Amino acid sequence: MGIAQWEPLPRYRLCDAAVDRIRQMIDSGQLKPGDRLPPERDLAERLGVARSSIREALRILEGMGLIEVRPGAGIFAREPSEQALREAWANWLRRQREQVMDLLEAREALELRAATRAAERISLEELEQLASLVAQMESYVVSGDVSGIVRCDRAFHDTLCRASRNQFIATLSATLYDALDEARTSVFTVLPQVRSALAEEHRAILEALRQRDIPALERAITYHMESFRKDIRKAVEISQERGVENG
Amino acid sequence: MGIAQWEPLPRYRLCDAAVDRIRQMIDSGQLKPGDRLPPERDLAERLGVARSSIREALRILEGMGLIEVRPGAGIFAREPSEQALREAWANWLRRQREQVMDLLEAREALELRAATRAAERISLEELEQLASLVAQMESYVVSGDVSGIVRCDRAFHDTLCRASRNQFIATLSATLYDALDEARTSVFTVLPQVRSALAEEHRAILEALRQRDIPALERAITYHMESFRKDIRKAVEISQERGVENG
DNA sequence: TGTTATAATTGGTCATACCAGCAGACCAGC
DNA sequence: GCTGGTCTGCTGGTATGACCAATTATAACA
Repeated sequence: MGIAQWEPLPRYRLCDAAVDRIRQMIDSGQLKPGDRLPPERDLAERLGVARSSIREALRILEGMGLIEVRPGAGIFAREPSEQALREAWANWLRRQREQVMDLLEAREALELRAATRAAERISLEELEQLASLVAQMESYVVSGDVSGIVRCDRAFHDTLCRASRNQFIATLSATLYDALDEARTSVFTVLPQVRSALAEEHRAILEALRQRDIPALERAITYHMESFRKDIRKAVEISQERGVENG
Repeated sequence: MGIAQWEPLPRYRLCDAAVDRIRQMIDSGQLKPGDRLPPERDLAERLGVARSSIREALRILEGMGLIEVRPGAGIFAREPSEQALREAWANWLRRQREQVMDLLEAREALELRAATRAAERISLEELEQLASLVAQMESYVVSGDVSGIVRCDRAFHDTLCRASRNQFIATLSATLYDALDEARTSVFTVLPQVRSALAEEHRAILEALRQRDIPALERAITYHMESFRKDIRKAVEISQERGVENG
């Protein structure tokens, strides 16, 4: 019987209680995605609290991604989405910037797995989609449209991960992709020559997927990630040199 | 130029603006963990908004795990923690229970990577620690202390992931481990015979780590995860049968 | 010096009021 | 028949001021 018994008593705020109640209704299926909740004033009256408490509860639920508030229209239960998850990750990563390499390693592990799964399960439509994304990226490389290249890159990885039919890995990978945004932008800006290499690497991944050649696929993904790693290091060096020159 | 231009215009609320401002102060280091923020009334006056708006902002920041509110004492910037991250995962998982297998696959990919990295970098102390955890688990298996087994299991995986020297993978794995808590409990409860198997699998992983034998390590981890998968399926079947009997 | 009573501070809650934007109904004009 | 304008009630967003309860700081006391 120990220590934990003397922790401070839980101090419920009304808004937390309201959060619990509403969350419970969502969990139990009484409120399905898209359903409209009663107006704030009604909620306040029904739960017997002031409107301000309800509003604070709504902010919390909003942060959890459980509801969507549309001014003038009402409050709606939300389609389960990865939004909140990504935000939480982004918050966590915000303070771990120096660990880009660690992050990349995690992403490599996940994407490797996603790719091998995708090789077993990918549909012809998805293969075509990937092919068109590669072609599109190649044209962007020619025209020098960086933002287009980035869009294609992201779409390629998204499609690939979704093809794994593992939504967790897809969500997680997408989150990590977001987290690497800054590094990616820096690489593309500082090292223009990587753009064409990127397209080639995507094409290699695509070909391996087409052949269902898993060893080749693993090589292609590993190479892709490794070259990104190298590029990041290079980009960091270069911007440091420039920093020295300018400072 | 396209489509994205016609998304709905952003609609700022004052509380969101306040969140941004305060978050910015935390990000930039002006507010360090443990620092006390001005009282709500001061914040309201300084930012030129009503106290109610500030309070809504505080609920959001609280949900993000960036601050801690102590009634009567004040508002404090919080030590960065994975708390919010885990909550976000828990929320996400709440509606995706059927995807336990997907989750397990993601964890397998990560832990595989963590283990191979750990094989290169693990210290003797950590190896000893793992050994003692395995021994401890074996004794718990004998005495039938389920909660002890679970503790050892968790500590084993934690130590292993930390030994990878990739904090990111370690955090991620720990989060996924938490997410599988329910399934794990169910397995241990419904299938008591898996307990000794678990200890053996851990010992196999430990031995492979000791020998720095990466192929054997990969086999051991894969086997460990695979047997957990099977056990979950079995546990689900059994509890469904019981459900049929009782219903 | 150490303890206790008291005051000030601070978050939690409530009530009320007003504004701005949405939704739907209704109507005129092409 | 469709478009666009207008009106109206509802809904969320914001502000204000008040009070409570718990914490903290302060002063008074033994």
